[in-house]
Amino acid sequence: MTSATTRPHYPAPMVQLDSVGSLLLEAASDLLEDEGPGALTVRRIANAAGVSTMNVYSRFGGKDGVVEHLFIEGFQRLGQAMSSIVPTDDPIADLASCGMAYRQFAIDHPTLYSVMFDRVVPDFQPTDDAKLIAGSTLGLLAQRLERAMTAGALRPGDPLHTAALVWATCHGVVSLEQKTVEPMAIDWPEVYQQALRMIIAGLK
Amino acid sequence: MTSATTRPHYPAPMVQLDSVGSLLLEAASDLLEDEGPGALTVRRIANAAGVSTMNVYSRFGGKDGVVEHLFIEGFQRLGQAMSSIVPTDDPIADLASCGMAYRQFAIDHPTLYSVMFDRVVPDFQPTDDAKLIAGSTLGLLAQRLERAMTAGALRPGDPLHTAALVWATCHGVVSLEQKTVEPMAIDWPEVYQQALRMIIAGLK
DNA sequence: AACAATGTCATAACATTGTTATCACATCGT
DNA sequence: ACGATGTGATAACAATGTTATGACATTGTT
Repeated sequence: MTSATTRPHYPAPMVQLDSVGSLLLEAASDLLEDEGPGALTVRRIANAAGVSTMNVYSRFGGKDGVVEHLFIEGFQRLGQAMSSIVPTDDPIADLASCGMAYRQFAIDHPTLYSVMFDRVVPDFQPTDDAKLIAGSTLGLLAQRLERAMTAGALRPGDPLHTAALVWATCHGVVSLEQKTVEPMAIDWPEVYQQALRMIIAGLK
Repeated sequence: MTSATTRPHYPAPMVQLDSVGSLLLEAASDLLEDEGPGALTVRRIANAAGVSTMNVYSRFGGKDGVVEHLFIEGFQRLGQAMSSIVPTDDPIADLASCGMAYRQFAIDHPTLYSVMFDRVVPDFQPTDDAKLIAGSTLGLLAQRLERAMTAGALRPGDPLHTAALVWATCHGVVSLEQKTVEPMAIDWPEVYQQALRMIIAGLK
């Protein structure tokens, strides 16, 4: 019909975001942060954004589409947090700084972290695209490790494999810390630093 | 008909389990294992057990009560799996065996593991009692570490703190492995063994 | 310029969830 | 033997994700 003479009418499936889409995402992000994953309902998201529920479906294909955007946004922000550690002449110290930034991200955004790493939204499974973005964040860490290896600060090895090892260690402590309750008198910051130290020492 | 002249009417609030309670738990466990957490609905659990939905509320106080029982059962089974590693004269090897048993448990019961460590059921929060049981499982690991310390195989230190460190390491790798997708070509068994080795080496 | 066609969105309907209320009926105490 | 108690199956209720409906604006044609 040779339409699209003036406005595209949001033909983008869900990749490009218009203002309503941004509003919805922002509302969802606020709800998630303020009240937890249980508050992430289609109606509440739409109400908070001041639009009708249909917009969630026309723009994101449903609730899972919104969650996937939050999922991706989380990994992008995590990647930014790690990229903000500017390399110094001490790759080992840089690695430790990265580790601390990782934990700080989890502490600052616990509900977002749970969307990224726990299965906190029923039946939500990130698409392959989203997983690729998550994987690219792992790649950032791998690059940093590779630099440390070539600089001689770390024993040579497969960077991706090593990155998975470091990531898993950080994630394990953070994850348990977020789920553990009060009666457990465990100094999690100390556990985290110790874990980080041991893994890095083991890679030297 | 004067049916059910023999049945005892299940007056137990929710601590002691009668046959209907066990049926419900078994049905819930099967549903969880076969179809994942999304299949854990009150109606499906009751139908699978062949009783009405009200039994879930009279015996467990609601869906969360059933989930809590699964949560506790999971930690008890995990504790049994670790206790089944009989100590030898090599505490380090015993620790490694415990670590392998941990991963095997997570692989054999992935959905149960996600109930224990992911927030996979919306709004479910384990009670303090349940958290104590989970903590006692951590205590089992701490005891083993303490023995290794007194035997001189590990450097002395706070056993609970060290147990948290080891647990977090194992959990981190297992957790990431369960969530990562195919395109990521990572040899998780190898990552797991390496993480285990490094942590134990760091504790010597 | 007027009118049909298309597409977008707000409203409402639908199926399913957890939970609570209703009510028949079996069991127990007197 | 008979009322009181309490248990449990059925049905009702609020809230969820999703889909259908219908009004309305925009567009393309005559």
